[in-house]
This record gives sequence, C-alpha cells and structure tokens, in this order.
Amino acid sequence: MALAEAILVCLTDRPMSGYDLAKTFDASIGFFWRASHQQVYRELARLRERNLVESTEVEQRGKPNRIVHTITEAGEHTILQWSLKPCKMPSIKDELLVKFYALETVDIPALSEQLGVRIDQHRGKLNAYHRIKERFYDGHNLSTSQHGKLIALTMGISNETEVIQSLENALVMLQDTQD
Amino acid sequence: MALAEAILVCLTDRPMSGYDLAKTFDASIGFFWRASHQQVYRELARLRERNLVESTEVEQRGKPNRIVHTITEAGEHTILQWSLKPCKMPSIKDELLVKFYALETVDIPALSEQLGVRIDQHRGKLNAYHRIKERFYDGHNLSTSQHGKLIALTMGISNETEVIQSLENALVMLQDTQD
DNA sequence: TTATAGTATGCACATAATTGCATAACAATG
DNA sequence: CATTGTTATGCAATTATGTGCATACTATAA
Repeated sequence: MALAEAILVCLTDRPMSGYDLAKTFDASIGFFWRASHQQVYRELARLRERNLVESTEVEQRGKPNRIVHTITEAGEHTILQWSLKPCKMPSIKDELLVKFYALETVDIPALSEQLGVRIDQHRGKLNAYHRIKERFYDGHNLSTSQHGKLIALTMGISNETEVIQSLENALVMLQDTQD
Repeated sequence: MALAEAILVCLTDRPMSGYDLAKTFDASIGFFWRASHQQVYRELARLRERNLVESTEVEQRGKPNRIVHTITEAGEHTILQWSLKPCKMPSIKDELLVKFYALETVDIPALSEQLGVRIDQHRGKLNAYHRIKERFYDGHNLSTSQHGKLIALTMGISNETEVIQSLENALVMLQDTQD
C-alpha cells in the first residue's frame, strides 16, 4: 500500500499528471521505490476514489490532454498518519547473491559476466546521483523538503559507492575460485 | 519465479523439509531472498509437479512426520540454465527513504525514532553475519560452494557496515534540521 | 510519405506476495 | 491440567506487481 503514499509524497511538491509521476518513478523517487506507469495510473484511480487527490483535465496544444492530480487535505493527513507508523525493513531479493549461494551448481563464467553488468548498472546509478546532487543541491539554499531529499541522496551515493567496491572485490574473489 | 530457484539452490546442499527451508529463509539465504513458510510450501508443491524435486514422507517419534524434498537431476539442470540468464537489478522499496523525501509533510521526531529502530535492525543483521562467518568460515578449508557463500556473506557484511554508518549520519543531519 | 520517437492514458491477464486462518502432535512449565 | 512453545503442514482470500497490449495525437527526420 505504500505506493499510494509514495505518489502522495510526490504530489506534495507540485500537482502532476500520471505521466509526470511515471517519469518521477523512473528517476528521483524511483531510486527508493520503483513503480511502472501502469501501477501509477491504477493507484491514481484508487487515490481519486478515496478523495486523497483531485484530478482535472488540462487541454494542451500539439500534445494529448493531461490529467493533473493535486493532493487534498485528506491526502496530506494520510501522509502524516503514515509517517507515524513504523517502517518495514526493505525486502531484499537479489538473484545475483543467490547465484553465489550455489557456486558449485552454477556457470561461473556467466556469473562473472553478470557481475560485470551489475557493476556497470551501479556505476550508472552513482553517476545519476552525482549529477542530481551537483545540479540541484550543491551550493543552493535548501528548504526542509529539499534537505530531506539531499539526505536520501547522500545515503544513495555512499551506498552505491560501497556496493561497487564490494562487487569489484567479489569479481576478484570469483576469479581466484576458477584456478 | 526465482523463489523456485532459491529453493532448489538450498536443496543442492542437502535434502530438506518445508520446515527446514522456511527456517533457512528466515536466516542464511533469507538475507538475500526473503520468503514466508506459506510461500515455501506452495512453491514446493509446484516444484514437485514439475518433477524438479522428489518428496518422501519420513516418520518421526515425538514430532509430526516430515516431508523431505530432494532435488532431481532436472532440478539441477534448471539451476544451471537459470545461472546463464542475466539477473534483474534488485528492486528497492524503502519506506524510510520515501519519508525523507517528504520531510516537510512528515513527523520528524517519529522519523528519528524509526531511524533508530532501523539502525538497530541493521546492527542485528551485521552481528548475525559476523557470528556465521566466525562459526562456519574463518579458519576452515572451503569447498567451492562454501566459498560462494563466503563471498555473499562478505558483501553482506560490508554493505551492512556502510548502511549503519549512513543511517547514523542521516540521524545527525535530521537533528540539525530540527533547530 | 513513411518511420520513429515522444507525450499521454489506461485495460486485462498472469504471477507473486501477504495476511489470516486451520490443524495436529508433543514437550515443558506453571 | 491448562497454557505456552516448538515442530510440521497447508488452504483461502486479498493485495501487489509485472507483462503485454491498445489507443491517439504530434513533431521530426530520413
């Protein structure tokens, strides 16, 4: 159910269309909570039913019309209530680590390659984080809300940095195994 | 579908009952792939249907009978095939980071407390990792399969260490925000 | 002019995960 | 002798997520 809250959180910044939200979930908040555009549209319909957002169609020229969603007072109240409740530990489901778990039964060259791919993916994420940080946060005066985003971003950066190091290390250890 | 593979991976070690597997998913492999006992039993039924495991009831005294599942050749083949396919990036869904994202709308003392809880949880995980490492891996001769588990464990340890540091840092930054 | 890419919204089906419940044998504790 | 805890298995209903498909308008480039 926390997708609902993630969407509401996005809408505290500014009113957005489903398309805007989907893009946000592909980038910024998507680093911490991933969702497809189909999920977003479905959840928006539910939020509208629960009167947590208000939706109005906006005409556009040269583009299809947008349906812009605004958070209601009830919506903000929902976020506050949610913020008081304890958080679940994020559930980790990492096939790569499971493959290490069965090293004897697994194709090791394939695993090495997949490790390489994974390292590149994390490097990509780290670069994205750095670009966002430089562009929007370094040397700016920050509001409370921006400060929160910076804290999350900072955690993301140090986590990705560590993960890359760990994976590179694992790659070396894996190559030692092959001899 | 990778729950199926995670179970098969566990069964490469030794034949196990659903109960054993459920406990394994609460501990060792559960650090990388979490699953409830209900999930495990359901998936075992499917694996049996697909002839990837063989199940035999074992009588016990003083305890209910166990149904012990053994991986078949077809099962091992399935793991090998799966090991050749690329891995998905693990999808992160972390409510705590989403709450940082909406710092302006959120109850900050509550968030501080939740951060504290989260830090404790990660410390618990780190301790568990250390205990397993000392108990089963330090100063032992390692098979290929054990070596893989050690690599995964090592990644877990450095990741948890980094996460704890990051979260502690975030707690300080959060307290600075409150003034 | 045809193809491609971007903007914009959504349904339907399938698979996966969570939550609550249910059963049953026995052991240990009060 | 009642309660609690551990071992052991599983169903049913709900909720969440993922995959594939469908539509429609416009701008730009080949």
